[in-house]
Amino acid sequence: MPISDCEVRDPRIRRTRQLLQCALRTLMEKKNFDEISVQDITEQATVNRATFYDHYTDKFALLDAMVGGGFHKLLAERQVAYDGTCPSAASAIILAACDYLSEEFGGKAECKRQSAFEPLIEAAITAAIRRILIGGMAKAESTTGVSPGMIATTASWAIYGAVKEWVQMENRPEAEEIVPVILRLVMPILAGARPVESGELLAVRD
Amino acid sequence: MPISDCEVRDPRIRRTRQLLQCALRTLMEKKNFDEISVQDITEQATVNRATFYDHYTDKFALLDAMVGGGFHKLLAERQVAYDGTCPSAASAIILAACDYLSEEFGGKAECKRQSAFEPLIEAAITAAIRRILIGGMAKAESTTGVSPGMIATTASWAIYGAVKEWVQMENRPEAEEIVPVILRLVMPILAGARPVESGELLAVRD
DNA sequence: TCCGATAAACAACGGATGTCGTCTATATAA
DNA sequence: TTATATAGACGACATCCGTTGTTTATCGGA
Repeated sequence: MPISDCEVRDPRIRRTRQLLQCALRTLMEKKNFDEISVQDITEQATVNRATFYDHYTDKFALLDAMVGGGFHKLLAERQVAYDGTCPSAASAIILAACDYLSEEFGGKAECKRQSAFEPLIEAAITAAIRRILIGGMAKAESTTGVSPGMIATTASWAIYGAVKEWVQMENRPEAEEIVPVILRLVMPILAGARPVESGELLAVRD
Repeated sequence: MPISDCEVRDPRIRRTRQLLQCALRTLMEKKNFDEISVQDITEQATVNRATFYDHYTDKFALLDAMVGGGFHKLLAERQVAYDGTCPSAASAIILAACDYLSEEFGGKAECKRQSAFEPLIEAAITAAIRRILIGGMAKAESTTGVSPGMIATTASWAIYGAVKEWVQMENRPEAEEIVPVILRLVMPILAGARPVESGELLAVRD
């Protein structure tokens, strides 16, 4: 039965999990993820195969544990925060997403068939962004009825989509060049709190 | 070797694929997708297991074939189009996404662990929306340097994220109520072509 | 109507998966 | 230091996977 990762005291557990994660990292430098079996991982880690299942339900769970906190950690390292007044903090978030996504699987040929962990990265990024935005928006008071959750979610997915589009461009520009572009597209969502300007074209279903 | 699905003449092939898809649909009404094995599918379909692999690489490919065009088809049925001037057409897209997503796996307890095909639905929806938006934007001329691809992608992901947020709400309002809210958040992206208003707060990395 | 092409059925394989029970090694608390 | 709890090692198991080769049935054209 997989045990929660938060605050594991027993050094045996941490040792084993570290070995498994390290093994997967090593193997992924050579092989594609879905060419790697649990056997391969446990052999590389010098851990019994059955032991693997004491910690993770399958190799996807292992990958999730490895990659899940990655983006969140990057944000923490850069001390990225969002104060709800939408300044350059949003830029920092977008830039972090660019850096993370491009490093994680924008590299080169190794992005052949990442179908396995693209959803994981996606979930990690959108969730992390959403958390930050929600935290920031709690401070600044909303001026419309749109819920902060809706705004934060919409913005986080918009950012992810934009960054992904950028990563997949061939001959893509530098991250620093694309960040302002994305920012311009996304800012209005965050300002979604702002009342609609009169004269704005808002089509509504009759 | 999986053969393309487009224009299959041989009735034997169509028969088998129809049986497999029908079988999967039937099984998914009772079981979770990742509790269903290829064996289960072929037994339910009264098709030999080896034959399955003549048509699909794995069960994900089968699901993909089933669900892939679903949203696109829905849009076609409703004759949804986007003319680039962002009127109520955008509402129709969002509403379609709401209806599709809520029906597909917003149902009830059956959304336990849809981890398997959520990425598929996601890809199908964002791709379909992106296509429509790009088509519409080709007509209306852009007034900024932001590429139509970037705008369309960002908007499509924003819409998907917003709709997903809505689907996951407990006691969620009617789709008709949420569409204008989402529309308000998303419209500025589509109008991303529009030059920035002076006085607009745009934070840029120094 | 017949004939070549090909899809499906079927059996069988090597390998991976996920689970279980038993035994040993290690950690932590008294 | 000792005792108890628990993680890991190990072997075994039924199951599923993906593939291959052979035989039979069906399709579409001549």
